[in-house]
Amino acid sequence: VTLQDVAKAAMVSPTTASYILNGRSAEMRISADAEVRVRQAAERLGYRPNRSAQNLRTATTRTIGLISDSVASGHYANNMLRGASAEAGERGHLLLISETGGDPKTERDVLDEMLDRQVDGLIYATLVTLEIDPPLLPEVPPVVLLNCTVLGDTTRRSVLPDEHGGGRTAARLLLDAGYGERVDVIGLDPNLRALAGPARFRGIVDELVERGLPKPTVVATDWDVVEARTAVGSWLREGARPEAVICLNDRIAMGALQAFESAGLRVPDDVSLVSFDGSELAGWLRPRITSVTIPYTRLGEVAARMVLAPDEFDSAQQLVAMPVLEGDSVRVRTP
Amino acid sequence: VTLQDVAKAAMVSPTTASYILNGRSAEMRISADAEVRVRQAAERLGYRPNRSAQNLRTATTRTIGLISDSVASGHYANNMLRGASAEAGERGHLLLISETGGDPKTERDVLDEMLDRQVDGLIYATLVTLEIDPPLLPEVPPVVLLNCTVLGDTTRRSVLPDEHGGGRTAARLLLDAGYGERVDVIGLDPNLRALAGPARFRGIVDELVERGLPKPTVVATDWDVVEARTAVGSWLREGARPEAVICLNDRIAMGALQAFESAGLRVPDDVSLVSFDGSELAGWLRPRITSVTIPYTRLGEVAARMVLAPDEFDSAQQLVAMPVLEGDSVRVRTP
DNA sequence: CTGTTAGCGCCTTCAT
DNA sequence: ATGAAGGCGCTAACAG
Repeated sequence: VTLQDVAKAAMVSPTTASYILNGRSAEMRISADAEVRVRQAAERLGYRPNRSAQNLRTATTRTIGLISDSVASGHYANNMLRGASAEAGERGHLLLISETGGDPKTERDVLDEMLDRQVDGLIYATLVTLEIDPPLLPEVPPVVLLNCTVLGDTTRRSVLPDEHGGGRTAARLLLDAGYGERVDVIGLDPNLRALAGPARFRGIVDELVERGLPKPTVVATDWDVVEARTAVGSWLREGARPEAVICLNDRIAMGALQAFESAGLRVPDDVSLVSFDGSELAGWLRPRITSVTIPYTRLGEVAARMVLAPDEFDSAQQLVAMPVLEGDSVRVRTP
Repeated sequence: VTLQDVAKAAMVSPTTASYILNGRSAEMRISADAEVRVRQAAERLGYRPNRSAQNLRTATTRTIGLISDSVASGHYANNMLRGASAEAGERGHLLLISETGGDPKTERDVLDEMLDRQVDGLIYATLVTLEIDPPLLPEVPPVVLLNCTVLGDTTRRSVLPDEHGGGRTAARLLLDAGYGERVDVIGLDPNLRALAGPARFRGIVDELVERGLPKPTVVATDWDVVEARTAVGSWLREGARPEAVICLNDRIAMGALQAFESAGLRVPDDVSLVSFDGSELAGWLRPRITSVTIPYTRLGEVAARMVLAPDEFDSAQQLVAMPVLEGDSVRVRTP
C-alpha cells in the first residue's frame, strides 16, 4: 500500500497526502477536511511509508552508523551502545553498527559500506579510551569520536570521560575521609596505550599537590586481577603498610583486595580503598568498592546527540563527568 | 558519481555497466573489452553504487535488524551482538540494532520501524534465556529468536544455548573427579522467569540419576553475589559440609566462594566447585572457577546465519553446545 | 488550497 | 552483445 493508494482513497493528490502525512499540512494550508480523510485512509489501509523511497528521494536515512574496534565486546562499554541507541531512537534514528576488530582494512570497508548507505552521521568508538591516528574519516556526514581522540586535533568532535576530573574525585574521596599524608596508587602501567590510567593519575596528583600534600607512591601493575594480586602481594611482602589506596580500576581493586586479605589486612578497617570504573564488579566484591564510574551510557548518549544536533554543543570536545559509585571500602579516619 | 557517469566514461550503456559491476557480465556475454573499460572507469571515478537506489529498486537492503530487550546492556550478552554482527558482515550485511527495554509499545514501534526499513531479516533477542509470549512477529522477513523461545511453538526459528546439556557437562565434571555420593546445587530459584536455571538443574539431575546416583540437594538463592553469599553462609552455619557443589552461575560462585572462605573452607581442597556462564569473572576469582560457558558469540553467529541462510539448517530450533572453561576449582578426589 | 510533473539512481525486460 | 525505456515510491518545484 503506497502513498498513491492513500491519496486515491482520500481523493486527493499524492502531494497533498505527502504533506499531511509528514506533518507539514500547516505550511501548505491544507483543508482540515482533506487532512482528516487522508489520515483516516492511511490508518485504514495500514499505510507505512517506504523508507527506501524516502531515502532515495531525500538522500537521508535517519540512520546513524557506529563503527567500533570492539565496543560491543567490552563488558561494560556496551552501555555506550545502549546510550547511543536510546538517544538516536529518541530522535527517530536507528543505529547501524559494525565492529572492525581494530583492523584498518575492515575499518575502511565498513566505513565505505556505511557511507554507501547514506548514514546521517557516524560515531567512531573505541573500547578503551585512547588517542588514535586520524583514520580517513570524512567531514560529511558528521563524525563524532567516542571514547577516543585524535592527537592534537581540537576541531574533531569527540566525547570522552573526564578522567582527570575523576582522578581528582578519587583523591578527594580519600582526603575527605581524613587520609592525606600518604596515598598509594595501584595500577599505573607505563606501557599501556590507554589514556585513562595516566589521566586518572594526573588528576590524583594535581588534587594532592594543590593541597600541599605529598605525591602518591605508585605500585605498577597490569590492569588485570591476577597481575594486581601478585603485584600488591609482593609490595606488601616488601613491607608496605598502606592506609589508603586508589586502584586505577575495579579489576585491580579486586586483585588488591585479595592480596590484602591474604596479608591479613582488612578493608576498610586497616586500609581504605577507592577505585575506578564503577563496574558491577565493584558491587560484587566484599566490601563493596567505592568507585569512580565511567559514564558509558552517558557517553553514548552525548555522542549520538552530538551527531544529530551539533549545534547544541558549544565545544567540539565533550568531557563527561565521572560520578561516584558509593561502596563500603572507605572508612573515615579517627585519629 | 552515478552509474550513468561510469557508463558514459566507459562508452557503454548503463545496462552494460550495471551487469558488469554486479558480476553478471558472464550471463550476458559482454565483451572483455567493455568489461575492462567499465571497471577502470568505475575505479577511476571512485564509483560507489547508491544503496538507497538499489534498495528501492530491489526491495532489499542487505541489512538485518536486531531487536532486543537489552542485549547491549548485559555484561556478556553483548557478545551475541558481536557474533551476529560478524556473521552478518561476512555475508555482506550490516546490523541495525535497537533496544526496547522490554516495553511492548516500543517493541512494536521498533519492529515497524525496522520493517519500514525493509530489513532482510530480523533477530529478536533477549538478554536472559526465556520463554516469551509470541510478540506480533511477521513471517517475512525471516525472524529468528535469539536466546528465547515461544512457548510450544516448534516452527518458529530460534537459537538457544544447550542448557540441559550444559547441566550434564557440569555434573560430569564433578563425577569424573570422583564426586558422586553427594553433589549440591546452589542457586535454583523457583521464582525466576529465566529458563536457564531449571534447564541446567534438570541436566544435572538427569546425569546423576542415569548413573544411579542420588539427586543433588539444593540451596535456593537469587542469582546475585551478595544473596548467594548470604544463602551459602547460613547453609554452612546450619551444618552443611559440602564436598562438591555446582553453582548455577558465576556470580553465585563468587558469593559461594566468599562464604566458603569465611567458613574456613578452601576451594578446591575442601570443596570442589563448578559453575555456569564462563564469564570473565570466573577467571578473576581465586581459584579460577571451572565454568560451563554460555556461547554468546556463537549464539549470535548462528542466529545471523539462520536469518540469512535458513536452508543451511535442518531444524528450526538450534541448540548451541556449552563448552567448558577450565579453572582450578575442581580437585580430583583421592580416596 | 490542491494537482501536475519531474526526477532521485538503479535494475531489468524487451527489442535490436 | 548492447541499448532504450520504464518504474520502484516518494518528494518538491511549479502551476493553477
